[in-house]
Amino acid sequence: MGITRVIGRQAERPPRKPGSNVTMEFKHQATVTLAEVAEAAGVGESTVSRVLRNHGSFSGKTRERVMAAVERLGYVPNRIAGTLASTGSRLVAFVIPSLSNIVFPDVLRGASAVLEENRYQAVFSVTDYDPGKEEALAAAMLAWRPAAVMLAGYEHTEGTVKMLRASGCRIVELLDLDGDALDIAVGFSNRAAGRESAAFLLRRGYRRIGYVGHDLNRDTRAGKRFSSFCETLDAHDAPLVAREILAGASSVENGRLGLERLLARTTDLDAVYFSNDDMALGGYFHCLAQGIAIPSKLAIFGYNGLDIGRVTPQPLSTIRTPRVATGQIAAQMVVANAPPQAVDLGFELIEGATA
Amino acid sequence: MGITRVIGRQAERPPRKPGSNVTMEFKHQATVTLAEVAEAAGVGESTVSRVLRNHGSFSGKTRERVMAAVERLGYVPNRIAGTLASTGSRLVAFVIPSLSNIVFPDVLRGASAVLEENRYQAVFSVTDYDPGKEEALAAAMLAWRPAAVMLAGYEHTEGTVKMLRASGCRIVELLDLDGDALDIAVGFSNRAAGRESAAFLLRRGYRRIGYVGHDLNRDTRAGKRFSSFCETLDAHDAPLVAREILAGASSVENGRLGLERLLARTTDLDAVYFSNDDMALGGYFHCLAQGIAIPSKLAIFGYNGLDIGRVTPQPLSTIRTPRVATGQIAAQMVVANAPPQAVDLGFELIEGATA
DNA sequence: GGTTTTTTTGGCAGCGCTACCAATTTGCTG
DNA sequence: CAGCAAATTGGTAGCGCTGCCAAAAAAACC
Repeated sequence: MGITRVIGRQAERPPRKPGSNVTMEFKHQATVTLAEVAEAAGVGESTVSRVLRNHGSFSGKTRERVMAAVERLGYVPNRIAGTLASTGSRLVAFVIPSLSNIVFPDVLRGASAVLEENRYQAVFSVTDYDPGKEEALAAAMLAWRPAAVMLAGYEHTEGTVKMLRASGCRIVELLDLDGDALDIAVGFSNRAAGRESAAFLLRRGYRRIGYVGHDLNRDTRAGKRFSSFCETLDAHDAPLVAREILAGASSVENGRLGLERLLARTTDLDAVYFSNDDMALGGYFHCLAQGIAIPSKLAIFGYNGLDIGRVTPQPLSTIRTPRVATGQIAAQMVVANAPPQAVDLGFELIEGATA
Repeated sequence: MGITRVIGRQAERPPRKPGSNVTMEFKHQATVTLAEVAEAAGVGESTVSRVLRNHGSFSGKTRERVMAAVERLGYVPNRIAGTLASTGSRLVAFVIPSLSNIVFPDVLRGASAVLEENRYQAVFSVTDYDPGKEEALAAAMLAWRPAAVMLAGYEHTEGTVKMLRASGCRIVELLDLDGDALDIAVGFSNRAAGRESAAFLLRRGYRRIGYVGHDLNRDTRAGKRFSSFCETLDAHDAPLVAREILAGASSVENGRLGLERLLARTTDLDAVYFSNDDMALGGYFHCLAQGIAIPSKLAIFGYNGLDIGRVTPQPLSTIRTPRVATGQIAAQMVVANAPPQAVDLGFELIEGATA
């Protein structure tokens, strides 16, 4: 199983014919400016600007002449200059914890579609779930004077909050509603998700429940789910029996490993709650491999509602979160300059077949 | 299985206390400028600029005074203005086909880490595998005068190529080496991957081989793998027996569905090549669910080497591609302003247990 | 035809910063 | 302490565009 060979690496290609990149020494070769277009079209600069932005008034005749000149010279407007000259940019900054966790690409995907339609531009950076890094990256983002900054959740350093507040740009906190929004928040309640997950398992009659999770200090949303999950169990006199928390990010491998360890220590569990679907799939595979009957011998419950969980031989019992919609709504609110508010998109409990 | 309830959606929260967003009417409230910092520190503007960029010479004393003023006023440099004034920006533009296919988040992840270290900023947009959209989005990105534009593969419209060439910024083509690079290319050969996959299956003794894929016209890299896969089979007198190509993007669900359809039509296959691991996992799950023995009754081979494929009860036989490394190397080359070249990162064949 | 309106236009002052250059200060040497 | 080199510093002209205002042209009206 899994012996590996490195193949397919060929010799490096020779540098390409030099002709095409002699000018590459200089940053922006022969950049055509608006002034040149104006000159070529025989009109004033502001006229060109108006035509290109389709803003203000101008005759059809001049429009054609300007467009012809633009075409002929291959003019590409400089939005750096445009943004500086005008008020407010059309940049939206995303400061996200990770790109490995599919949650964030999903949010970006939803947002990006809306932003592109509205001629906004998305910029992003990745914090690795590190609040200090979030602060540094948020600062770097603000330097681009974005129209909005989108962040994950409510847990930010004091410095981050102060900086964002002072910036005057819109602040959007995503995927969490358990706390006070700085400005706009779009998502759902992780506490509610944890609670509903526990209630579901209890309803199904499971009483000896364990947990397999990843680093909760970093992923505070997973932490919120877990704590309200436990509270709900406690409230029903079926406290959590055992937990296994792995360092590092969530992954299928960690889920498998976590369940293996948990079962090695605790033999009489009847259900396990995982910090998310990646982890849960790992647990599911572990059971398949070990011949542990699901859900009769052990039930499995995840979080996120990934597509893959619907196609496994037994569909995964989980909670589906509106990740793409979160991105879409957030972007729409920024574009529309909506008033400060928290928007709850809710989530769905998928009963599946593993619990 | 899979009954679903919508829960967790609460009433919308009321707008927040107005005090904090009265100033929100104006775009950038009370923006502190470099001139104000200079004033406050009692030095010239250029001195502040030098200190902040740590460029040119200045005494330790002035450094302190400037930094104190920066701190006191909460100054955030305006990179829009900075970029306009200086030559060359520190923006890198990504024009990627998709965020659903984990390949691209992986590339972004690798690149983003390197770019952040070097104080570059990543901006992106998503083409949905549409060359026309790629052209439009590339044009939009060029308006930000990025230091480099990163694209997937070699297939671009004439207009895109012309525009990129004229822009004078670096052009990086990712994840494909089967063609001529415009400037820099980083990735591996998809043709080689298709060839090696076929060779592996033939070596293992499979002769009645089928294919399940997704829309190949859009994902040209998958198309290249498939065509060289078929060529290799032909060269060994074991031509492809059947194929099932699904419209739309690759997904686990489509993989399952594709294999189901393929097997309904063709009963005597001994192996199936999938367009990627997502599809292959779908096929794998189908076999698990249907009790089709793997690999004795049917072998499965994928592409990408996703982590999840290593944790399934039987590790997936596939080819692992260096996606994160592709992003890293690409970013490094841009940062270092490397000469035009094609860098082949190769790939690994993972024998796994499904073929 | 002469006005009054309305529509189109061009000029130009910045947006906030960097790059260049010249002026100033500091440090050394003999 | 003069005399010169080196290290610091400030002034200022743009970067390419937009926003404002006034001028010019076209349209509408009496």
